[in-house]
Amino acid sequence: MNINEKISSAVVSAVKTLYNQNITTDKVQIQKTKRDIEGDLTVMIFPFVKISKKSPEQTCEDIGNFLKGNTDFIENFNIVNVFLNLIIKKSYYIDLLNIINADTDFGTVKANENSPLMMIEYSSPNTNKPLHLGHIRNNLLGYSIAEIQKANGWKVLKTNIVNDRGIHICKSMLAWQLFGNGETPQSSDEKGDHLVGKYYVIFDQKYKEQINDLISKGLTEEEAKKTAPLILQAQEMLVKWEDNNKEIRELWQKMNSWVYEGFEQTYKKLGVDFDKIYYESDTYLTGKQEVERGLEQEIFYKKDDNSIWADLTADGLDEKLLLRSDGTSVYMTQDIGTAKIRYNDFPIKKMVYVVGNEQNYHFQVLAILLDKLGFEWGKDLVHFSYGMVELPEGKMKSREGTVVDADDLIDEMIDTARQTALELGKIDGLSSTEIDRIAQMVGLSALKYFILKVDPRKNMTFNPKESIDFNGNTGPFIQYTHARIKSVLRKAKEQNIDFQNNINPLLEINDKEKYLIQLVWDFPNIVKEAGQTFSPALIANYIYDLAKEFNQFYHDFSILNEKDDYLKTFRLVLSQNVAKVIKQGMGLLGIEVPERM
RNA sequence: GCCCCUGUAGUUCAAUGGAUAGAACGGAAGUUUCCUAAACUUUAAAUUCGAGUUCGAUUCUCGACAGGGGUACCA
Repeated sequence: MNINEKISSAVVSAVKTLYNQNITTDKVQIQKTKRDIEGDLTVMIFPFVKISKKSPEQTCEDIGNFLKGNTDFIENFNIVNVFLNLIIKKSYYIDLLNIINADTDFGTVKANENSPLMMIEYSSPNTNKPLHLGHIRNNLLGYSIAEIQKANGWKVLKTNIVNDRGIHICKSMLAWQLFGNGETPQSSDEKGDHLVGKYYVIFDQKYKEQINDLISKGLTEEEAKKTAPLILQAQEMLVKWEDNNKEIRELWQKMNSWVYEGFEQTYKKLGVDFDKIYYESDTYLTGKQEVERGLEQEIFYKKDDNSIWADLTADGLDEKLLLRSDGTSVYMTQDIGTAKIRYNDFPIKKMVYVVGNEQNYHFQVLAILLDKLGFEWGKDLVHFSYGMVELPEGKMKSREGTVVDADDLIDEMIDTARQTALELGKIDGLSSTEIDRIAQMVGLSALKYFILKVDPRKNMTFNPKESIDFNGNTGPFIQYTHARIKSVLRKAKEQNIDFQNNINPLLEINDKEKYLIQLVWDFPNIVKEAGQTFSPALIANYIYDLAKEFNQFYHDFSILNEKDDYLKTFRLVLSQNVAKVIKQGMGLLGIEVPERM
């Protein structure tokens, strides 16, 4: 039982004894006392004023006295503005530190075979272009959420649905066929996904030329868009693809394999992975079958041109296309199929889709459609929706060439980290492989932390320069703090200081130390809350607070020169536990922390 | 047009309905050269506006205003 729970139940019995009323512990609101007010934890008294039928001040006094008299961990209390500030006995903190110190997996719950299964879908790329900054946010969030849920005792299955078919792929294929001269990743020395992406852009350019040409011949823009030869050819190619045309399928497989090789490299660099990969080309037929079943059962309907639709006006939404008039399937079709297949494959308790907020409507519709089709889990799907990433220069626009490529960005971050380290002269004497390793860790942590520290739901601005700063709320700053602590611990070991023993409970501790212990002690609650709210940001900001506090603490005390052996031991154990929590917390964000840097 | 989301210091981000709205970067002033780095201390600076609910509202409700997204036989 932690200190909050102890206080809560003590308040419950206080209310019972003093006012003869039964309340539950969740009625007791406890928070950390503000730093400039004396006390450690604060109990809100307002909720009890109605029960006590006394003045707020008197109620505070009553409950405070009861707590002090009937528990063994309250030293004293004071009252400010109807807030009951409790002062916890110092020995209690020492006990806490000993408990934390003994627990190597502090803060996490391990899953067992009976734990429920959560499937988390993230990344979900299209195979017609390389990954960009927006995908990076998706991948980082997906991976981090998976780690957080694991730490909360879920069995987690990370999955990726690869959108490997559709009109967009045909555009790249067609452009390559028409304008490509047989170019391959080998012959052009270009990463496969970039090469295929290049032809997607070429398609778009040529298509626009054709549109302008037709407009100049007197067609409206809308007509031109529909009748340009290139788009007609692409549509034809998609029909052939769905008809299993051999030549088209072979080209498709060839180009997709290039892309997969490229993606694999990017994922590896980012440090994300998957337990099970689904391909849209394997699931869209199931989706089509479901749509046809829906049509037979008159859940959906057919228009004159043979296209199939769902009427959602009764749910306050629009009509939604499910199959095109030429019989080919759309995004929604495959998502229905994929969902069904997944629930057949695994005993899923919770299905989470990490997909950008521009898809909010899509997932709202998906849940309704699955529900209408009779899947009882349809309405349980969770769309973890996140905001877009912008740059200091403004929005990313593919047309204007301001899209930030994922590979370029990662390389740039690592380069900057290397250069910064060189300038500071801190990696003198390290081998080049060590330098590479550290540059990679620091560069990636800058990127990852900067993105994950922001509330996922909000749009954000990514500033590469600011992210890699070694001060402030950044990944490198936290890594630096960790490395510094490790350095002190190494030196302690060199001096043969044994700091693993239990700390003397009679030791006096000061406010800064107390505050640090409180912060460390909070870690399990933070992990739990982050799991409930799917918020890596919560963990990120917490670790930063801890690192910042620790740096100030570090500045005030010369730990290794401490004369008092008890105090030295205590401070080393405290440092060690701060490092432990930083490492675990950063692990939940998918960020490595170096032993030295 | 209709639907959804977001509005917090100069900037980037915080704040289970709680106390004087916190940090960081940048700005200003000062101290310092320290076990891992220009660090530390002090300081100026914000809840878009208007109602409502509440003992108490950045937070909940309604209405303006602003920004973003969706509303495609694109994914």
